[in-house]
Amino acid sequence: MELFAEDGYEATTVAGIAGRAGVTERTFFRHFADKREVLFAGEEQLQAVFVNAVTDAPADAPVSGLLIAALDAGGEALRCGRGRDFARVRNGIIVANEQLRERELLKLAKLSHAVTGALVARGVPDMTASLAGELVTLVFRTAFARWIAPGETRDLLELQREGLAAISDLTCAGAA
Amino acid sequence: MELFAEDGYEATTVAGIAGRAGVTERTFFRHFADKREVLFAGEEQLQAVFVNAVTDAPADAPVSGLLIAALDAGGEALRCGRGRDFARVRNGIIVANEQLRERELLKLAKLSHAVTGALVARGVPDMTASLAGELVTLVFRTAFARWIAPGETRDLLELQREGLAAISDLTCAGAA
DNA sequence: CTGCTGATGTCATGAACTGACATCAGTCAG
DNA sequence: CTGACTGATGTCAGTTCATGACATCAGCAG
Repeated sequence: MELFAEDGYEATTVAGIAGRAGVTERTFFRHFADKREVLFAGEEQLQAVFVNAVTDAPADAPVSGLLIAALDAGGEALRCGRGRDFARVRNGIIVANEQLRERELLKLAKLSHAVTGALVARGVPDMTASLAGELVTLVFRTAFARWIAPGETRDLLELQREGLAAISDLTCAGAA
Repeated sequence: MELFAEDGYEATTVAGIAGRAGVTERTFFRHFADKREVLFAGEEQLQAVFVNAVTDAPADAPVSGLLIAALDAGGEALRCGRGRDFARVRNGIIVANEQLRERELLKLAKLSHAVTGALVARGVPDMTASLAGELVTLVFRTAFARWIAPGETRDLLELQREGLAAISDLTCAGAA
């Protein structure tokens, strides 16, 4: 992150990263699948938080309740993680580069897919589960973007609730 | 697409593609930003269809109406495009490779962003526009996936409407 | 001490890109 | 017609990313 912040993502070479870490390039590629992955390693843990929230919810919870449970757990995990400022720096690096944005989108798609899987495992019908899985990451992503906006001080969970409510308004109005 | 279908994406080299096309590798890279892009060139047109539908909608249309207008236009464009079978082949290649899935996600994110921009230009508030933009691609993507599923014969527009209704159910139930 | 295991280094190689410059066909003003 | 200009392509050299094969070395179990 130091090097990326200094010179930008493209300008820093893998050899440079490895050198700064005191290892060889070859060793770098044994720890990270590719150059981008160095910024995304460990995202499986966040995914597990979302999935567990769905899996561990009360047996009689409606789908909408599972959706909220997942969001609450995920939001909570992030809040207790490396903090908002770290997220801001990391995000600044990512949004400055399309390759990194691509990777982030893939990670989010996997998150969505994992949540969908957890819902299906609970017996939620396929299409409903799929849409709910997508909604979870949609709300999370949108709230996260606002959470790290400069000057924003509100809580991530609060922003998530607000986003969910807005979607509700949007689609219910359309249905009516 | 011939080469990708034959040998798989990773196994086919840019030199191979260029050779088959009767040009040099260097020429390939003058037409396509990178190896992946060869499968995604021309997506800006589809994006324009969505955006125009929003821009050209009646001045008094509610946001939910714009959302539907965009989806109808986009779905229509795809139906009249290269056809369902072409989409199936292309999709088979894409889903078989993570790098290609990444690129597809980026394209969809850009679509979403463009729709959001068109909504903002109409005076829709930022957050609403953003969520609506996301919803458009969410519904489109989900419906598209079912559209190209083996054995599926229903119309893309019909599948989109069904998806939108399902989201409505999901979030309105949560609000109630 | 011996042999195994895991992490790392070394080397060679291929494939993906990029910049600088050359070439060549069209075309358009004079 | 000629010569300058333009745009598309080719040539070539070089960088970076990524991977396979093999060597090395520390630590630990028997």
